[in-house]
Amino acid sequence: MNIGIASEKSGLPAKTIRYYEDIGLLHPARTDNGYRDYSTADIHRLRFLQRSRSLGFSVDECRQLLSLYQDRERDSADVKEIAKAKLVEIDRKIAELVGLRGLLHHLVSHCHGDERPDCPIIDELAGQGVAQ
Amino acid sequence: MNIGIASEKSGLPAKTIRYYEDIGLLHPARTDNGYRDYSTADIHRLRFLQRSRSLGFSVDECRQLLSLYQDRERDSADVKEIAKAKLVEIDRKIAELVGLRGLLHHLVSHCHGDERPDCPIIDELAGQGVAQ
DNA sequence: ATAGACCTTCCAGTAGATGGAAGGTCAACA
DNA sequence: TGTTGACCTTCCATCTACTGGAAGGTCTAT
Repeated sequence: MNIGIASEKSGLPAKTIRYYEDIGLLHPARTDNGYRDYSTADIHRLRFLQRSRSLGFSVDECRQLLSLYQDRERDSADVKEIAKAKLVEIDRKIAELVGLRGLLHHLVSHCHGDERPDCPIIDELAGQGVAQ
Repeated sequence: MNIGIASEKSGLPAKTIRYYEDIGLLHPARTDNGYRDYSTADIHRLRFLQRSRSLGFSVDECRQLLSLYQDRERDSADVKEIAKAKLVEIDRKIAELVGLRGLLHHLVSHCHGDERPDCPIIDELAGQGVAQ
């Protein structure tokens, strides 16, 4: 299977698939003409990567998950640990963004947004604002 | 004022301050010995940068905000536009993370997390799960 | 005089791709 | 058979926003 087809089937751009090979996440065969030749197992790996990346796992975490995925003897506890750590991280990110959103929303709603130069957003950024 | 003091006053690492100069965000004076010499106006710019970066604005957005900040004739509408766009972006990011969180939480809570190899998290990543 | 804290420049590396150039290959159509 | 166009290859550069480190100059205190 050529890389174009692998790209279609996995939902990953060809560039990304080559990149994943570069960093050792998979090792597709080659045909006589030098083209990469993807097996269905390769496609599974690629789809696995696409899903776990889109779930917010880093490439290195994906590497771990992938090796757990391949390992029929693994403990589900190992997988759960990684996923739980990621969950904590996501919660932290959400809280941070919600805080940001609150401040920014406050600023936007207090800026009259017309042709006058005075602006509470700039005041805040300059450290002159009320919201701290 | 030397860079160490500027760093303390702005809350930005010296490395970052030099980097901001490299990319043209400020142009501090130099003393005879070649050391950077920060004015209080420079410190204001740096604090402005620190605040707007921590509010989630990109360096390029900071550049725009900074020029609006310097421009006594600016329309507050211009500033509000940038802030509103950022707000939309933050909302989008939050929604995405909340979605992720839901799926991951579901998976974690359904994984028994023991020494057995079967694991719904891996199943999902492999495309065998119920949650899609 | 010298130690240690500062400062300088420059180069490389991080994550996770993405864009583009230069060139090889393949399938179809006239 | 020739040639067009889609596909593939490698390699190198670029992006964001820094960060780390080496090699070396300067300043201050003792």
